[in-house]
Amino acid sequence: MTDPDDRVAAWRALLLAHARVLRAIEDDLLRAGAIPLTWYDVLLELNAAPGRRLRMAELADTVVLSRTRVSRLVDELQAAGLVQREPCPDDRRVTWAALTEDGRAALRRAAPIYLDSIDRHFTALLGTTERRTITRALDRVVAQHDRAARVRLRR
Amino acid sequence: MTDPDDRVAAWRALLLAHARVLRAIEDDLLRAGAIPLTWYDVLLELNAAPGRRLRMAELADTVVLSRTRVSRLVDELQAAGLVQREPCPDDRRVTWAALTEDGRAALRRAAPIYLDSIDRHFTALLGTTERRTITRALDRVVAQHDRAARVRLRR
DNA sequence: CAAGATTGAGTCATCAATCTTA
DNA sequence: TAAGATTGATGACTCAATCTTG
Repeated sequence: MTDPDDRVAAWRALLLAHARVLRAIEDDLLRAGAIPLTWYDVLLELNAAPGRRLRMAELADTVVLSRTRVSRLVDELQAAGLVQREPCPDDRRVTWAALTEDGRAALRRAAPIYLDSIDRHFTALLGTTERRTITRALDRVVAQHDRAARVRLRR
Repeated sequence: MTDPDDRVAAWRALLLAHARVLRAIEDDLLRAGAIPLTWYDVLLELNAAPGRRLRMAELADTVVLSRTRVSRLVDELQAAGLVQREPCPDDRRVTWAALTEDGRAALRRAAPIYLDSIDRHFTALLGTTERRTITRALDRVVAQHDRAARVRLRR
């Protein structure tokens, strides 16, 4: 509909692709009876972190959610026994969100479903070069935004 | 953090870029006192449509929102005088959402702000080749999903 | 007073049920 | 009976205010 060379085409494509793929993945997870995507993302980030734990604020930054939302999400995950809150001895203002053994197990169970879904609904639809270009370019976009946000804070 | 060649890197990058850029654009629009992004998207699609009007269901499909949400959005836009509901003579089940003159004016006012914001927060951060690759690849992803959805309906 | 985290209140968005017409 | 659209109930998410510690 729009001129493929115009200034918003790439952004529009990203917006639509995001909506379609996300919807497809969430439907998959629901059908498979797996944990919701937000839970998975939190567990994944915690698992990748040193000591398998992260401050609440750090967690909120890596995941695409507000700190408020992460606070509530960790409430749920803790109630489900997948995450534990732990006090930080160095600075008693911060609380760690730490992955439990049950949390690791839940992550291991969900991972194949999740990876397969991403593969089928997104990665498999891209060529190798396209995939690399997209990863590199969008990672750079994210980095620029994060850098800009840090500068904005400093003032 | 993750291996740049792994299967989820591209999807993860898209997810993060989407969140960062969308946030930045919405902040811009708010600061500029412009209409919200969802309003803009609706007006834009209506403006591009033949006769500057679309069925509610068609509108929901081009925009990344549910039919329910579009129904409520058109309520607001109609109250603001930017869109009008019109009955369809051929099929009295459908209602058209039609752009008003005020709606066109609002769109013309918002467009430069919106375009500039997309440019600064997204397009300008991409190389020409990257931009073309992303547009082409993601458009194809969207097309595949839409095709799959159509096939799913047919059964 | 600033930073980290949580809570209260309100908005955004969707699902299921409903109404109307084909 | 199904398709198009809207409404009611509910969940997802965020902003502003609050609490606690540095």
